[in-house]
Formats: sequence, C-alpha cells, structure tokens
Amino acid sequence: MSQPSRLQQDLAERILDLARDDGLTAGAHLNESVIARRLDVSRTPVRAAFAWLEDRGLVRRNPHRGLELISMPRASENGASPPDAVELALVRLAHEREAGELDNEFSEQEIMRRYELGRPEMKRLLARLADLDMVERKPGYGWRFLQEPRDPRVHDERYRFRMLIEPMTFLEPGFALDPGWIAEMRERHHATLSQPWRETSAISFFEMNAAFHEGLAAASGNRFIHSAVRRQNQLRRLSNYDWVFGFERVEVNCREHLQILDSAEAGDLEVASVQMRRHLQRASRLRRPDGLD
Amino acid sequence: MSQPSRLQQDLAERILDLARDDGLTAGAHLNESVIARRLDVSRTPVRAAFAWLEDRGLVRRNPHRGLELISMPRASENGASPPDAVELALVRLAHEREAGELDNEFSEQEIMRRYELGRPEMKRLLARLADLDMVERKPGYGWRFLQEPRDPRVHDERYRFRMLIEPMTFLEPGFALDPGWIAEMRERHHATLSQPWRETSAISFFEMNAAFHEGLAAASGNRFIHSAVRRQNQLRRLSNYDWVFGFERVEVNCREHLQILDSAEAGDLEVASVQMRRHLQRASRLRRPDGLD
DNA sequence: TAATGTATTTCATCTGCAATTAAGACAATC
DNA sequence: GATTGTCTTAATTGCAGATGAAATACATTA
Repeated sequence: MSQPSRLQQDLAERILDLARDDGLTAGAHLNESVIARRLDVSRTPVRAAFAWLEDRGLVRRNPHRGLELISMPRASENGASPPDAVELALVRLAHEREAGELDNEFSEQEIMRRYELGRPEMKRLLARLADLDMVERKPGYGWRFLQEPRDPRVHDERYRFRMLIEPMTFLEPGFALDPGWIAEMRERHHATLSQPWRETSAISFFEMNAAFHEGLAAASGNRFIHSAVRRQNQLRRLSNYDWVFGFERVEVNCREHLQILDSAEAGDLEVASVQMRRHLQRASRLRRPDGLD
Repeated sequence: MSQPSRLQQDLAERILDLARDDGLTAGAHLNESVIARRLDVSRTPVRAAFAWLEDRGLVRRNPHRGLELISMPRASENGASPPDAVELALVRLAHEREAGELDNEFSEQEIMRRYELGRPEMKRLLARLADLDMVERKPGYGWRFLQEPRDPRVHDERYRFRMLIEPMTFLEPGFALDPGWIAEMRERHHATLSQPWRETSAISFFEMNAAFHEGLAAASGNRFIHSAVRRQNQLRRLSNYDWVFGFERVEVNCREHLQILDSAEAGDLEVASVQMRRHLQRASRLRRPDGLD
C-alpha cells in the first residue's frame, strides 16, 4: 500500500464519521456498496480507503465476508485529514501578504518557486484567490493583489456587509432550522465553554463559528445568502485562524450564539434577527492589535 | 501578420477608446510607451495591436517617427472584440441546461466533446461555472449541477438577495458617485430610449443594466457589496441575454434608473435607496413566460 | 534626450504521452 | 440473492517538451 490518494483519505475519515453517526461499535459489519452509495462514489476508492483503515488496524477484512469494525476512535482522534499542500500555501501566502512580504504584483513562476508547488497546484491556488477577489490577472502576464495589506477599511466593510445579510436570514420566507443541527451546534458551543482554553483551540473555535453562521445562512433557504456567507468564511479562514481576544471574548461569543439558537428554535425570528445584528455589531468593535482583520 | 492574440485585440480596442477620450483627431501622434503604461502592459503587445490597426488602415507607422492616427471610427464601429470560445460555450451550456438537455451529472470529457473545447478551455469553463456556484465537483470523478433546471424558486431568491443589498449601497458611509460616470450612464439610457428597439439591442440593454447596478455598487465604497453585485451580473449574463418583455418594459426600466441617478446625484440618498428597492420589487414581478430566470 | 526599433529573456500556454485512479461490469462466494 | 472479489474500461491528472507571447534590456534615430 503506497500512499492513499486524497479522496481515499477523505473517504476513510468519512467512513468513520458514518459509523459513529450510526452508533456502530466494535464487531459491526460494514457494507461496501452501501457506504459507497452514501458517500456518492464508486466502490473502488471506498475499497482503497478500507485497505488503509485496515493498515491502521481499525477494521479487518474477512475473505468473502466483508469488513468488520475493530475499534472506533473518538471523534477528535480521527485521522485528522492531513492538510492539502494548496491549503497550506494559501494560508502561508495570506499571512506573508499581510506581513507585507509580498509585492503587489507577481508572476505564477514566483508562486511556484516560493511555495514549492507544481503547476497544477499553483493554478488551483490562484484560482481560489481569484474566486475570493483577493487577486486578479493583469492584462498581460502576471497577477496583482486587489487590496493593500493591512487596509483598515476592509474590517468595517466586511462587518457592514455581514450586517446587511446575516440578520435577514431569519426573515427569509423559507427559513427552517434542522433540529439535529441545532442540537449539534449547542453541544459544540457547550464543549467550547467547558473545556480549558488552549492556543490550539483557536482553529476549532473558528470552525465552530464559521459553521454556526453558515448553517444559519443555509437554513434561510436562499442560496445566494448562503453563498455569500460561505464566501465570507472562506476569506476569514485565510487570516483569522488565530484568536487574539482571550477566553473572555470566546465566552461572550458562545453565549450570544446560544441565545440566537434559542430564539430561532422558539420561532422568535424577529428577536433572533435583532440579536444577530447586535452580535455582529459587538464583534465588529473588536479590532486586532496587529492590524489584521 | 497572422492572427492577433486576444490581448492584442483588446488593446487595439482600448487604444481607440483612449484616443477618443483624449479627443484626438486624424493626424495626431500616438506615443507607444505612454499608451503601454496607461494600459498597464509592456510595449510589445501594444506594438502588435498597432500593427493590427495599421492593417485596418486606422493608423500609419512612420519609420522612427512613430504612429499617426489616420481616422477615428465611431464608438459603435469599434472592432467589437469577437467573443471568446469559452464565453460562447458558457452561454450555450447555460441555455441547454435550462432546456433540460443536460444531465445533472457529467464528466469533463463530455463537455470537451459536446462543446468542442480543448482541455484548457474546458477547465476554464468549469472554473467559471464553479465560481458562480452553478456546478460543483463530485467527490470522485465528474461534476454536477447545483440546481435543477427551471427551478422557479431561484428567481425569488435572487431578487430577495438583491433587495437586501442594493438599496443599501446608497447608505454606505463611503458612498460617492463619479460625475463622469453619471453623465455616461444618463447618455446610455437616453440612447436606449431614443433608438428604435431591435432584437439585437437586447445584449447592449442587458450590459447597460448590469453596468448601472454594478457602478452603483462600486460607488458604495464597500468591496463586498461590489463583489456580490458583480457576481449577480455574471450569473444573469448567462441566461438573460435576451429580453422578452418588449420595449414598453425597457422604457419603464430606463426611467426608473434615471430617477435613481437624479436622486443620488442630488444627494437624496434615502430617496434613492427607496427607489432602488421599489425598482427591484417591480422587476421581480416580471416573470419570463419560458420559465427561465 | 526622448522616442522608436531590435534582440533577448522570461513567462505562460498548449499538446501529447504516461501514470493514476475512479467507474462499471462480471465472476465467485457465502 | 445479496455481497464481496476481480477485471476492464474510461476518466483524470501530471509531466515534459514545444510553441507562442509578453516583459525587459539594449541599440538606434530624430
């Protein structure tokens, strides 16, 4: 078994997620075709994923009898999909740009050399950045950044934009929250509140935050609202992976989120809308001391 | 002189625009380096563009003495940059999808065959569609459309989204309209109103419309608002290149636009905001008989 | 000396081929 | 009869070289 492909790694992880969601325990039988269908791929990559899980001792293959779950790792102990080279480069690039280490204009070659990427990877990277309106093609050769590093106006513009959209998600006619999603969100927030704060919590805190706002946008039933919020998250993900306001602000943030969930669940959508507006208002007043957004 | 590259064609066109904006007339001298700098490219493609213009008899090259403008075509007679193969395929694909001729899921090969595109072109096409959230990659091989053809909900969602954002552009703190832009917009609207309506006017009507809304979004000074509106235009451009409501509605549309321009210019931003909301409201009530959006 | 003309270098794209890898069909087994 | 194992086919990606184009440096001329 050489190295599993990215798809195979992802599938391995999602297989464990499925098993957990189904409440399977050691000894349970796993059906290949069913899993393949649920994951929307053919059996081939699923098989490869299982081969990998077998290497790691999590399942056993019994000839002609299929797969047996040996042990179920905890959610946090999952393979933790190794980050993609492009993702890493993306975050590095965003930071270096903010630090002023990158010129306004640059060539594709520079990117390949600096971040040690192949051509296809570099292409994906630039496509992502262009999608986020961070860069654009120059008319001839080369690219340029679309905003100055550490532009203080961006912060306000972002929050003003979010305040236009996010409070309105609750008032869309098709707004409907999935109870399961609410429960999961509550749990994640309570977990964040009860666990001691560590530096490494910052990423999962960010992702919880992003999932909260994106989930609400999805619940609006308006795909354009959803897209816009998702895009905001993608943008923020590049620069805000650290949290510099301390645990105190984490608590405030979580409590505000929980209140919004309560209101929305109770059907007080106007209240939820106002709470969301105030939440964003308060968040917008936090300004990073390092000038990042 | 073989075929000029796309960049060279575009530059040729923009060179004429520059000359027109500068009020140059036949006999005027054109400085290569200055033009190259203004167009943000090197002299090389500018030279090629001039070679092409010379072929078409619009300029003359005097050895070591540079370029001389021979005649200035009217704005509408410009080269009219020939549409890109990808653009064409994009529009065709959007139409065929709406007509239900394309499956929900498809492979890249299918696209290449059906639209007779090379690999790089097909890649660009799919990247554009993915950027607009029209398609997404399946986990393994292949792609899928993200919405059903002729989904009637999209129409309402789009207008609800636009009504959240566009009326607020006027109320952004940095809102500032360029007087030159206002004048140009007025002129284009009056031209549309005074010219007889032809089928072929639909495209330029659409583009005028798009430029109107995008220009206002840009004037808001909020780059996220601007991005969102631009994206809406790109999406609409794929399906709304024809106009099925007759000249009567064109007139209404233009007059509403002109009113908004008047209010904004006079500084009545709250009024402009309300007018924009009503404008979108009215527009949202127009529904295409063919079920397209 | 500032502009144009020319040559060189760098960059980006395109093309075809090889290597992976997923999808789909069929056979074997419980 | 359903599920797993095996094989074949088709699709996708990656790579290297060739081509085309733009940027840059330098020479030349008014």
